[in-house]
Amino acid sequence: MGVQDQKIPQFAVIKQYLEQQIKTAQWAPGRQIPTEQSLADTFSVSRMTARRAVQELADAGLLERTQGSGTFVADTPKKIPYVVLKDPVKAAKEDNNYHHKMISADAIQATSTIAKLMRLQTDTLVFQLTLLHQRDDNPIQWQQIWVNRTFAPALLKQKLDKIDPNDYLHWVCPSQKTDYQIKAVTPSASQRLELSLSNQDTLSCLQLSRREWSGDSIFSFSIMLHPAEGYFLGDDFEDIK
Amino acid sequence: MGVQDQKIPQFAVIKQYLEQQIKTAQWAPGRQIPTEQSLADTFSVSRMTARRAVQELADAGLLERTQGSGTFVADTPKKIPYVVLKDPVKAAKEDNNYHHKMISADAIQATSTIAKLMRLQTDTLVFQLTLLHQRDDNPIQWQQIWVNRTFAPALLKQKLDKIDPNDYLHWVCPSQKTDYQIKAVTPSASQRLELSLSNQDTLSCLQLSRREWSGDSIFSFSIMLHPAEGYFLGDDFEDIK
DNA sequence: ACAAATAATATGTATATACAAATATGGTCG
DNA sequence: CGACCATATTTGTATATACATATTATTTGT
Repeated sequence: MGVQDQKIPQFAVIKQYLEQQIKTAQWAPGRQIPTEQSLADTFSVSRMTARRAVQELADAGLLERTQGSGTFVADTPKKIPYVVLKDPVKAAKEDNNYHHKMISADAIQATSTIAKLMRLQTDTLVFQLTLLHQRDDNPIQWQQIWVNRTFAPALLKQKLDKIDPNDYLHWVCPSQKTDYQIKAVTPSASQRLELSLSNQDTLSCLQLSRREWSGDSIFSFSIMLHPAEGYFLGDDFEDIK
Repeated sequence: MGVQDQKIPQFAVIKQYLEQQIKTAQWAPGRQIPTEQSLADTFSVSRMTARRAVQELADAGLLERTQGSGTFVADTPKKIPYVVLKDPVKAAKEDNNYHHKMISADAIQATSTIAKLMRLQTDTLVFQLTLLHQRDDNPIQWQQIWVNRTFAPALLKQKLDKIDPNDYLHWVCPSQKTDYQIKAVTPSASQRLELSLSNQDTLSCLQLSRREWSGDSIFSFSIMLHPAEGYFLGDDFEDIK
């Protein structure tokens, strides 16, 4: 048999041609590309086959089509910079050297700040848990979490020393949306103590705030503190300095 | 005319039906869905029309198809958490109250750390610029940037007091890829001075490290420091505490 | 009973055709 | 010139058909 045994469909050939014209900038954004019929003629295929090539590239965002007018090279969308969040707690759990220590677990009246963030009435009763996530008995994350009682009424009845409250929470109420905020903070004295940061250590921590949504309601709000030197977010290029 | 004047295409009706079955979990992941012919029969359309509905949902990732076997509900992919990075410098520029101050601009031999991060030989000559981005004369970002000379040989000949070196750089060499790293750091004495942080102020800064790529080469590496209280990343829910 | 050949089933590619709907074009009339 | 109308162009939807190709089920031969 031939060297190239793969049968390349005709629509793929046309697609490849169009893609090449666009990506090498032979065709500038905004430029009209040949019509379906024109492509069909030059490649000796039916209109429907040419159409498929064009349509798939339009679906992929490389082309824009308007009925009656034509097909045009799409403007290259400006890429929005983002970083993927690593979860050091999850990583520790997967490596089977995870422990956590409950520091406190109470039902309290929501402060105005917490109420606003969780979109509740002030003084609503919420659960407030403070815990320390550890890897090999070394602290990796200090967390304070507030939970809307209606979503997990039995939370405080669980064996929170055995099971991570986060895990229990996600079991009774999977989050449909999550939003984050990140800032650098100087940990308080008690936080430094719980994270076992000595005074020689860095006084900076990376603080993640997280809200978890179920539909239009927020069922948990967390503040998570990481000792700075041991934690960073983003792509894993070699560490700095 | 009728209440609902929009003509809904038949493929869209089928698509909607399938989507509903999947999203309401009537059909569990892994389950085989009716064949094209079967759908065509029940909806009284041609196979090609039914096919379009199925195909578009497969393209969207809700279904998985294998020739000869059938079409199956796809596993719901685990969503990866990420945060979008805001650019306070860009925002200030758009508000027309941006200034910057060059602190230094030299050609130096790359240290081993910088060389490794930029994938260059140690001692390669690189440009090293230090500058302060300001909004209404208030510092919003301290930046140190190292630039591969081959991508912008005339960089130091520019009027860097007038034009942001970053802008010049992106003009002569648009970045095709960018990766980031984020951590919390305690700024050095000189950094505190340049950011005009008094000793009462926070000792924590959010540090972004950024590498910009052109093809397989890194043409710039930056360390960007933000005074913590005035800067955060992620979704804009009301600020904390 | 097991392996190989065969058939049935389901998706994948391709065509020719028809008409619908939105847009662009060109010309006529006032 | 500008408003309006008819026409051409181009994409959008839909069908019927044919055959290719991958998988699964069934039958056949030994």
